Amino acid sequence: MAEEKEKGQDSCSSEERESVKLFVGQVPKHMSEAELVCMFKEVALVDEVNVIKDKTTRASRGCCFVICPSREEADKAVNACHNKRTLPGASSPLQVKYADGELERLEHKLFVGMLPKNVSDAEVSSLFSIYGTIKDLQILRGSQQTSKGCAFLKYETKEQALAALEAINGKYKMEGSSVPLVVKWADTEKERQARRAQKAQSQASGVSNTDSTQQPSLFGALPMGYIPPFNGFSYQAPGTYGLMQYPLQPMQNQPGFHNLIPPINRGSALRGVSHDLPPGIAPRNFVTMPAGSYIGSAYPSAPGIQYPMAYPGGIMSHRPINSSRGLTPPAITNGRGTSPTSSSSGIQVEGPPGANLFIYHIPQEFGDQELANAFQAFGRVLSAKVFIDKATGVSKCFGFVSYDMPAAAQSAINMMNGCQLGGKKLKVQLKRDNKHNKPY
DNA sequence: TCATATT
Repeated sequence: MAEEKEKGQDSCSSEERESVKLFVGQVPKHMSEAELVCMFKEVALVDEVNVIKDKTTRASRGCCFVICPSREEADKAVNACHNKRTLPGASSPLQVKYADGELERLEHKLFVGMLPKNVSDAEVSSLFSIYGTIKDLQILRGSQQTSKGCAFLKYETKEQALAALEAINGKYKMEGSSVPLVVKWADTEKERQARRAQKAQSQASGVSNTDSTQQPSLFGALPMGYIPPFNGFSYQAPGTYGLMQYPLQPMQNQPGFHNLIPPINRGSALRGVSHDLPPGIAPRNFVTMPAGSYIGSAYPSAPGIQYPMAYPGGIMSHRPINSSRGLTPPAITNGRGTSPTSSSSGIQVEGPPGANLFIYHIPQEFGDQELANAFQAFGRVLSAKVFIDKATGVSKCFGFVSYDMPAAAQSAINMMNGCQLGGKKLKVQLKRDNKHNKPY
């Protein structure tokens, strides 16, 4: 590791030996790392394979990371495998892509903030060209082609990007501007998604910012964790007051700061930002949480939900739906006092053939537990899962329920299919089975 | 609209 870094200093381009991590999905859970190495070595150079395992059970989660020695080799693996072949036991073809953050890391992409509204491409480009070759420059513009005050920029190499970052961030004012530019590593896709989800949640939680368009402000466009220079104490900007800040534990505050810096050589960028802050205000000393995370927060009850009278057996229990988007851990009350379902243990259990249901048009506010409750009148529910959009935290309105016997599933179909719940009619069908009909 | 999972 350390030696690799040393080498990076003295030779010109680090491109060639930069290793690349791939994420691979649809990996049968029984496959070992050795078997996977073998398989991928047929198509590309591979340094290492790591199966991703459940933290507690150590069982494979059906996916792995593959480390390739270069981008070229990684691309070979992607091209040869992604969506190209289905491993025995998998339900769909292998998914092979760059792991989260890899692409951004490889692109040496920077975010530039605090640009003047009337800045031109040429101005930005000539400033940043001092530090290296710009591969791509994109100034974000609004309707009247006026700049939104920020830009994304890619350099040829990490060293160039880092040089620009360190030289310009917080230090350089563009002509006619009273504040210095902000330069940091661009967010990864994942960080962007996290921010989107956070925004969606703060809006959904009813802490109303009645008009979020009124103050689009820089903050909408700024990277997560960014604190504007020179006013670190008052950055609760309009548009963010659905969010609360909590100090972290003291232990995490002080000297161990570097522990909080994401891997992969982003350290100096973060430190660069923090230098500009008033003493004692380090960006990572705060964690931002949706206001709804408070226990006992009062959510408006979801409108328009009606449970039909024909509903079998007191299904929903008396418990009001517990927070809107699963922010609060479900307080599990199983209406019939049956033994715990696996949905509460987190492991997905599939029932015997013919005992598994696919359900569509599930009301948006239903979580796993509400789904289980709604279907428990027909038999022992082994598991119930509602699918949630990772980016928004919102239900995708479909899910699965598994029983221990086909008869239970059948009677659930009879009773629940077409049943009006919320605005729409439930669609309740047997789950498709990808398993046993595989061609030899 | 059929189990998509990022150590």
